[in-house]
Amino acid sequence: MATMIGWGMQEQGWKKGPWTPEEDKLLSEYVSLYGEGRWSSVARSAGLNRSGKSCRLRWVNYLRPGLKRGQLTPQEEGIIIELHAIWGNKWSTIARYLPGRTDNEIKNYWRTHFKKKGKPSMKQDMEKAQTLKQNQAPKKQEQEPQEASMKGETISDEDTSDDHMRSEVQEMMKEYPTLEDQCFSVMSQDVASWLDTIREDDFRFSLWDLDDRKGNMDHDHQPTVFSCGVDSNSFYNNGDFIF
DNA sequence: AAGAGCTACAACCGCTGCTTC
DNA sequence: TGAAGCAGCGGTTGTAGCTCT
Repeated sequence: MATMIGWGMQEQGWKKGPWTPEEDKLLSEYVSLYGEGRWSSVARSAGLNRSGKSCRLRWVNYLRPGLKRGQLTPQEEGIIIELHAIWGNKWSTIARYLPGRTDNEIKNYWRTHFKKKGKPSMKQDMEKAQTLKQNQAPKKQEQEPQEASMKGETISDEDTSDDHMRSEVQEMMKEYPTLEDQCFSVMSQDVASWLDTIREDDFRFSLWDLDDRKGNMDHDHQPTVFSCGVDSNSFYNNGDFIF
């Protein structure tokens, strides 16, 4: 029995602690050859003395191709704030809308940037998202002094309480029970500002593409390619994106 | 220059839900 | 149908590096 305490120690024979470049290489080579999944067998077959869980985490958060490194952009921050207002701490769900970013990264970012200042209210979430968007799309500001809720309603100062926002979201959840529906709702209300906010490349590989690029659409919550004809923008038509 | 405090990030843990048998 | 195993998720912790005093 090798139960020990602390990183770098072993429990039940598995190594813990920071990964070495050699381990990374072994894992990358194995996954590139045999693909993801069956993590417990990966650990054995790749000659890694790591748990399947650890292998999966290392791959997903660090080794997987296409991961972005470095600071999140203001656009990404805005998306995180807005989606957090909808889904709360559903980091993996939020991460699906930020290609190249992992749930762990987003979770860490949220903790260090927002949580430390005290749990931000939903109102604050929305306000900050709003501010970010307005800063990045100043031309819209004159036309739309303040976007209201995600339902596009005008709300008074009194109505911008957390309770109001929560009930708004709850209503939206009823009305739009699935991820696709919710996103469609948000995007329908706000698509112009999103398009202003998100760079074309980011956009192209974000909301409509995601994991589907790998043909990996086996998750119920996975966003599908929305055939949404948002009239004012007509950014998607017959399978082609129009910008 | 050195120690304290802070920040960012990597990694682990425990739980939950799904799949397989 | 239920038990076991596995994958995924969210919460938490450890640590290295940076900044401040």
